[in-house]
Amino acid sequence: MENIQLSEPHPSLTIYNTLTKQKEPFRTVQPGKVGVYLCGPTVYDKAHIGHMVGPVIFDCIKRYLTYSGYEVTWVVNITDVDDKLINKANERGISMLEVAEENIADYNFNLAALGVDQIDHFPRATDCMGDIIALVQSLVDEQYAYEAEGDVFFDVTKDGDYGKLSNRTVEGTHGDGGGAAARKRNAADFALWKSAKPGEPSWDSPWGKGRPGWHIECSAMSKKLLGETFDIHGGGLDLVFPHHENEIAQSECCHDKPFAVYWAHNGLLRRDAAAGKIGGRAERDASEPGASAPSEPGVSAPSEPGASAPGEEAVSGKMSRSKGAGGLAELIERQGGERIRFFLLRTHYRSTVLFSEPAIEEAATGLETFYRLFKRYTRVGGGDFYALTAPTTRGASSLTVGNDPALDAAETARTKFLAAMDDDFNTGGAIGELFELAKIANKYCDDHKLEGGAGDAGSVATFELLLTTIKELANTLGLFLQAPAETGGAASDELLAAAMEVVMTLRAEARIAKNFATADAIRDGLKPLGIVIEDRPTGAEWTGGGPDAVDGVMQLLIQIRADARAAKDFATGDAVRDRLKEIGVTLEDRAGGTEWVKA
RNA sequence: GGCGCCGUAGCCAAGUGGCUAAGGCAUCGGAUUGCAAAUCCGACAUCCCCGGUUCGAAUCCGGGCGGCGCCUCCA
Repeated sequence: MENIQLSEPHPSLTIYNTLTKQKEPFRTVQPGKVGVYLCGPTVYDKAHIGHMVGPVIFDCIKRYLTYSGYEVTWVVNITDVDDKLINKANERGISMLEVAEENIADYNFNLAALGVDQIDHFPRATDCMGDIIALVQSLVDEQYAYEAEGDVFFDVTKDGDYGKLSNRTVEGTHGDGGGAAARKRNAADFALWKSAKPGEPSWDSPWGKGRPGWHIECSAMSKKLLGETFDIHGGGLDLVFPHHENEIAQSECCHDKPFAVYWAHNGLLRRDAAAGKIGGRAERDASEPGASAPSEPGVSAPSEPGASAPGEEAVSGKMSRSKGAGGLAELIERQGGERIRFFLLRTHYRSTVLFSEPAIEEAATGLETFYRLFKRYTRVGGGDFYALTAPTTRGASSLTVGNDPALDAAETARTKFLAAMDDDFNTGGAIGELFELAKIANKYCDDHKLEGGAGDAGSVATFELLLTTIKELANTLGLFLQAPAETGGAASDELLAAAMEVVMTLRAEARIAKNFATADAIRDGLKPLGIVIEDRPTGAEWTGGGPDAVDGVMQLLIQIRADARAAKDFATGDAVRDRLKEIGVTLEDRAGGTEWVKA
């Protein structure tokens, strides 16, 4: 096989290569340019969260490489021809294309919500038939593949390197050959082209009507968009064999050149320690009868907290089959994309991640630290964190070392952040440094009493520099690019109702106490928000109020509390705060006023 | 059976030969606050077990135990 001359290594960046099973200095096929190919989804169903791991980490990889001065082209393929798509189309009485379109739309929505916007090309198998057929033909011509009754198979015995990625031998792959076994020369041979059964979608080819095998599309698309040898090929760890092994076999036999230089595989998501990967066999087979009768009501019965509820377990397997495959859009609706992205990036991309919604919420608690700091920045200087201009390329630090201990500390954290990212994109370690920077900024703000307009211009500028550094680094992770979307309409309606209940209770109490000034102030205060109060013999009722009214109601409550506190009526003031807490809203008193936060 | 990965505090998680083992969540002290919230300061780890290599090991090697993946569609 022809040897490829790679560029000089990057001075500090290393990347783990599944092919060599070690971290390697980063070199490129073409100086300054990087071609990245990530195996995307087979769009026969809605995406689940496991489908987002690769896109999120590769989105970071592209951002970080770009930041490091490379020109990156990133391709994610869409498999829109496949048995499962055909089956789904038949079940639902619609075309394969319609199934694909629906799920591609879902996939794109999910990517956008998680901030994955760096993908340059989104090739679909059905748009690349000419390239696929040409590649298969070339393999047949070179005797690496053979035709059998309209099918075309790759002959693994013709590839001396077969198995090098997944570290196996042709003998070691003891598959049964699948349904097409009879036509294969060797059980490990795999289909490049599948003949069409009656009624199936098909394309004309030199071997008759048919469609491509799964693996060949990636070889064809990567060649078309990135060339015969490109830099980084990614995908889930579960794709190493047979998918990526077969891609290598096809492409390297066809071109007599290395296919991809680095193979980067992300770890898989699991529901809990004892479960398989999300969307994995255990979940798919959950409808099998006699699936599981967990835990004998036995002697030792350790009674672990989570180990109980076997009945629920048995049901949840089934649920995940019908609901679990989809549900990502709903999860995003509940949690918000940035929290999910943050959750995924806390762990190194090659690790297994135990996914659960409480785990996302725990991670999100940490995210709030940053959001609060950004609000604090606004209070200090009136600026918007998201509008700050931060460096987009990796250069000398803008932190002027030596002027202030805070800047020195920030410079140290920045250096550690970059070192972590240089070390095989260690986003978890990098995020730790982001927290360090947040602490430095908060402390600086405390020490220099910047809130309440007491800070001198120089201190405010230093504070801003600290925030700019957070933005510079976080943006390479695709975090804090824009303010997180507000909670959805339904959620804000609920919040409005809950807040109004607090208001109405307060007002009723004021009226009982003959404190009509307060009661009337509440009613007058609500009017501009479009909320009308009517006192009836059975009690007061309220109507109106749109999504924008929530903040107004909160402001009113904050005002009521402020008035009560000014009048030393701490009972009322505390009652407001405590009742809001019951509906998940916390009040935060600061130099510049009180703010409300929905948990 | 074959090929791999993993086991760090109550939980999550960096670190993979050498300063006090990052960081987050939770908890407990302190500063601050009318009381809170937020913020800051502080507390909180015999690095799964046993052996070996080494001046020195969470980190390397060997052996256990436990968990997971792939070998069949999969991110």
